[in-house]
Amino acid sequence: MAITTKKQGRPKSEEKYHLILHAASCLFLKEGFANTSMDTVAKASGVSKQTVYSHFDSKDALFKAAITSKCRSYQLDTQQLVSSTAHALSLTDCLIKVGSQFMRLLQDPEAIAIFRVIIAEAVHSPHVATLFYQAGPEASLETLSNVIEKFGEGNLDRHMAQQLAVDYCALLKGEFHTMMLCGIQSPLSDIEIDAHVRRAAEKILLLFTHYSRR
Amino acid sequence: MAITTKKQGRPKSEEKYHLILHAASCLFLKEGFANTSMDTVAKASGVSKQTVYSHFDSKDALFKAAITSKCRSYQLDTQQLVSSTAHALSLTDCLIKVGSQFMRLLQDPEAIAIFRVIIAEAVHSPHVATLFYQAGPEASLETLSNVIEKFGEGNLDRHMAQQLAVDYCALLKGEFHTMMLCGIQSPLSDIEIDAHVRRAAEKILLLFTHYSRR
DNA sequence: TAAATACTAGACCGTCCAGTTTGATATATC
DNA sequence: GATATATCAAACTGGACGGTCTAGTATTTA
Repeated sequence: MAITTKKQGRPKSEEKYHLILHAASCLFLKEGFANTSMDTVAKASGVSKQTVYSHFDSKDALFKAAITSKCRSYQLDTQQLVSSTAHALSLTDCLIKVGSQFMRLLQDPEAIAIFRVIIAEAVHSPHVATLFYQAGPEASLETLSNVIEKFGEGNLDRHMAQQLAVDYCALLKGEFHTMMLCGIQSPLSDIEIDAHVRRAAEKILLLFTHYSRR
Repeated sequence: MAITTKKQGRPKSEEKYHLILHAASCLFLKEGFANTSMDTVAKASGVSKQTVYSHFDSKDALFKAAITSKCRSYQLDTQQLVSSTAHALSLTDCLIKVGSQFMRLLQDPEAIAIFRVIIAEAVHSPHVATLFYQAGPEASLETLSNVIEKFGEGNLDRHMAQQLAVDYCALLKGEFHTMMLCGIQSPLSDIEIDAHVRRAAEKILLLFTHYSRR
């Protein structure tokens, strides 16, 4: 049996696979899991229902695949941003830059939608929730804490840097995130974001200097 | 027509009303809106389905009533606690006391369940979400900011006190709340809570002194 | 007692939906 | 060309569920 045993018969269309996945992602995010039917997914992807089932075993499997792919698409942003900006900036400027990006992510309707769906299905699909958290929030925190540690120049241990990263994110979130999830808060303008980020950065700097001297 | 016109015929049983409401609350919180059927509610409250419909017009109406009543039951805690403790305590002790209470609320499985349901249905029932937010988070923040303002003794304006209250809650939440909602974090022990609260209080005090002098 | 309403138990209706089946057509390998 | 698989369209199955209806019983006021 050779290594490259091509399966006999007509191969599954990769294009259709992605069409289905994309349509499913959009629908799950817009309507939630329960309010999205397999018939709708089929129709939205321009494919027969049977084809959907030939690519994905069940509605559950499709949901997992859809959310997983969405998570992957969010992972990149922070990393490339941070590594490309951390060259010649002061800590303040760096915090402000990362903070603005973070706030914009928090306000992004799609990110909010993912959060909603994940939380709604967290009990039913703990694996998906874990996956989402690691690909999203955890990854962002990781890169942010690396930046902070670097600026600490040895006076700030790894643990303390992580703590400050969490604190910074927490201050940025404030009540906004909860309110957004509850559908109470409308997105902030760029000016409001900027003001908010500056205040938060100022506070973190205060903590930073306090905990790094000694 | 007299003011007290007793309606003719057998009156609706208040007891059954509450039985239904209680059963519905439990089911909605445990299973979510979509996974709770009216038949199940009827069975769980030991009442016929028709009786459920005689007390509540629709599943939606029942949901709203159930969540609303749950909200009311959460509103009291913080207020009485704060007003009874704020007498002879230092700001630090006061923050620690309120913070501990707050953390315990954040970890409470039922509170998490309410949050989950609210967020899941936020798009579909914005009114319920608003109601929940006002009765829950907003009310807590209000009392906390009153306490902080009092300790500021004039050197801290109302707005700044509110800001600090939000910041304190944010620091306490950190990543815990999100992780709990995602079902990733198991509740902290009392010792861990205490340590966490002390760290957060320390940071807020730092901010408090910095922003209140001048 | 009579009229009015609540309540029960269960049947019933219409709808929605996950997943299957069927039969025909298309596309790949051998 | 033969075989195997994908795809389509549409019908179908089985079950869940929101909500209504019925017919009989219980409880209240007038």
